Amino acid sequence: MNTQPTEDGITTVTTFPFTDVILPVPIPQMFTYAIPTEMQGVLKIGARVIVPFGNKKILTGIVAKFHNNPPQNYTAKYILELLDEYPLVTEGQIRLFEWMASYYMCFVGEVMNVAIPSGLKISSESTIQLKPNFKTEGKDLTVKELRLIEALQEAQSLSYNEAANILEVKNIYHIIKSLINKDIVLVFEEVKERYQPKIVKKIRLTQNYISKSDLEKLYKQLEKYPKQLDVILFYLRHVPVFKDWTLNETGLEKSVFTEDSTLSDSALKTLIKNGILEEFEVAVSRFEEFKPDPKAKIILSEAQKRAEEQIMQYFAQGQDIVLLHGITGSGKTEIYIDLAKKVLASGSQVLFLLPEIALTTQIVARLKRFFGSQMGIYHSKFSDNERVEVWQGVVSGKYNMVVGVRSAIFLPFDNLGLIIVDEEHETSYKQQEPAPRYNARDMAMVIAKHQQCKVLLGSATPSIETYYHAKNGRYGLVQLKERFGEAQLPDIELSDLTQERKAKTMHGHFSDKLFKAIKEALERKEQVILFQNRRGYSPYMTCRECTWIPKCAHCAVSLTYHMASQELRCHYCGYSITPPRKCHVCGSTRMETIGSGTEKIEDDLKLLLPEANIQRMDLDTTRSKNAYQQIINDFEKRNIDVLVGTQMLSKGLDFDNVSLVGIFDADKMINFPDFRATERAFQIMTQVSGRAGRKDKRGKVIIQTANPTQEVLHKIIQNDYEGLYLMEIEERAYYNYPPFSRLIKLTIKHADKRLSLQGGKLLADVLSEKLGKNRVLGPEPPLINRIRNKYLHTILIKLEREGIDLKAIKKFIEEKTEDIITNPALKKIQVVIDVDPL
DNA sequence: AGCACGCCGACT
DNA sequence: GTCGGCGTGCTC
Repeated sequence: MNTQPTEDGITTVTTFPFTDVILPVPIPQMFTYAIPTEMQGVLKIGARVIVPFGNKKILTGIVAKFHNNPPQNYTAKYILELLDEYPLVTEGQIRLFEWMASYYMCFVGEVMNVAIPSGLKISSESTIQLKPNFKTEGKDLTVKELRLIEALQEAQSLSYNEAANILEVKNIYHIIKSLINKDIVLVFEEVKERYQPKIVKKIRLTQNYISKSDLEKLYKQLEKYPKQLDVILFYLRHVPVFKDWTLNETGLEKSVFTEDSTLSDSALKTLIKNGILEEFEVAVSRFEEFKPDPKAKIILSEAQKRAEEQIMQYFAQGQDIVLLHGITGSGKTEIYIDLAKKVLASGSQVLFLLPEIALTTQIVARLKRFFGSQMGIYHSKFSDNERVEVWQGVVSGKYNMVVGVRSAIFLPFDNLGLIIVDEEHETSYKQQEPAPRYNARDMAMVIAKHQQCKVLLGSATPSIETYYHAKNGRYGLVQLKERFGEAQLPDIELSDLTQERKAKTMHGHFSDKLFKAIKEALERKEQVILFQNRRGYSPYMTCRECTWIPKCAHCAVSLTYHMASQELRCHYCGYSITPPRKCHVCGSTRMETIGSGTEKIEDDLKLLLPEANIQRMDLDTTRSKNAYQQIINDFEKRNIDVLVGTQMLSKGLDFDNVSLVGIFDADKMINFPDFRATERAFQIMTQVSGRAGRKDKRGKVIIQTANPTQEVLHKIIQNDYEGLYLMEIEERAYYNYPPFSRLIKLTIKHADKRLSLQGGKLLADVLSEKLGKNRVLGPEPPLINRIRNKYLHTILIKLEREGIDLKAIKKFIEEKTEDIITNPALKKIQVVIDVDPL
């Protein structure tokens, strides 16, 4: 036997007859397959395999376990195909998948589904096609059947879903079945395309023309054909074959020829036809090769050096997690880069996590200068092919370092030395939909434990939980309290809206104080950022006569008015209507918009300052691929005077000419009904304020508020994170919120409001029976109690951090949830489980 | 999640 | 009658 048990007893190479495979389906168990003899000893844990599933489907699975136990109630099917001789998933990752499934209360298949780029998952889909030489004569065909035949004649083949969409029916099976019986269509399994390498067409000289004498002969030969000679000379200029004939091997990209308009395409074609040049194809990386810039140097300030030394000291002492609390502009990134370099030099891998909005070209370009193309980039805007290449690059060792968003934690590292989690407090590290609802920051720490690597959490405004753990010694704590260089913290002032409204000095949504400051900044040729954390023109429309408000047809929210697109749109489900001219209740035409979003701020300011160049940056203006970068470029080039935006502009951006930041609607953020609202308000306002003033100029921030006495505002002004923390932690302790407890949120969804409540009550009852009433809160309708036509109720489970069997409790919750879901009286009720909700 | 099957009301 | 909606069960 050639089995090789590893230290934990799991066997990597085997002659076992059975294997348990993870499949990307939402079903609790793994699936047992029989291993065909030719795969014995070859199949490894973590390898992808193709297996039959269900009636005729095929799916990609991952080999998770080997064993000797023949299934009791069924005969195992055989694995169809082995995709990887060398596993694309590490054994450690499989354990991680299982850990995640259990911790976040979901199925391993769901973890696999989000972890693996879909380019690495092959699956089949039932597809229908017309039978060759099918006959319709003498057959009774329904209208729908005829329509489907017509559609098939046009499209060749259709998936069940496509067919159902075309016919506008929910149930396509009857129709298909009937057509099969009538001998008109056939069903086959179409395997969905997998990863396609990028192919580049290249040109080179054929074997006959690479020696010097051959070339001279060629010149002569082409004397009469100047166009062809041009092409050859062009090639030789780029590829000096006469100096080194081996250069010919790699040739020159065909596009280089075709893009040069002085060259004749037909001459190139003739040369190929005559066997002088040849065309060939190579698979290339989708990522440009990038050499580190030798001039890129990190010069740390004294404060930064001290911070880095402290971090390394913690690590050396066995403290594996350190929080770097550095105020905005203190130069945390330099410390990250320096540490990453050290870790890479020691031969280990580095993972650098950033929230989505911070992973901008600004920071990527900067990192590239230091790390070149040994650094991979993993971003949600990347195509699936690109993701596959990063994945493969990590397996092959091409990438020792990856900068990426949340999902980069799934990359198959096997030798991580350091994980950096920048902007540790960011909520975008938490996945909301679909399951697993994991937090990448927390997962980083779990991965680190598995791989004995270090974690550096960084933030100017750490989450209360993280700071608590750092203060209590669970994590190391390093403070960086001065700004880098001569830069000063901005001067933050409040502008009292109540007072200005009374004095009637407001200019629409702009206080006189803010308006004057904007004008002055523009006169000094400085730039301004205005922050309004709400997109659209105004959050709702209303009738002045009867106060009717247009609401979403599917959700319990008012519709947001978007002026540019002239529609009222739901920000939860996307439903939209054209703004009504008349009130639907009283018929009055006095419809008006209330409140302001980015669009209105932009619009109002354009009226107030017609000569200023104002641009907006939010989800609506950055939807297209390059729009975001375009706006940033324009702003950097100072083609834009005022940038109005949502939190999108609060992170990862450095501008050196912004002297003023204005913040709207601070009160909305502070008073949002959530126990983390104060923390969030502090974080976001501090982050946005950090955009003001760089280098020698001290920036100014003006926060508009109707209530300037609110304590959190003064913490922001004084940049007093510690004060905020003390304020918040006391409240958390009093109400037993995290970090003093663990939360699990259950959301019950049902189209029937009564059943939603009933299911919630039932579930809360059985849960509190065992867990106790003080641990189970709800069910309660959330702030927005209907989304996409489903009524929601939430149950919040509060568990203490110590002295409980968390696993057993989760299992109990899972069981009871399952009971509710399968309860026939509750008719397909849904329950979403969110562990550590944000 | 798909996919298949089978039951049942409401239409030509 | 049978078309199409809907509920239910299974996947190694």
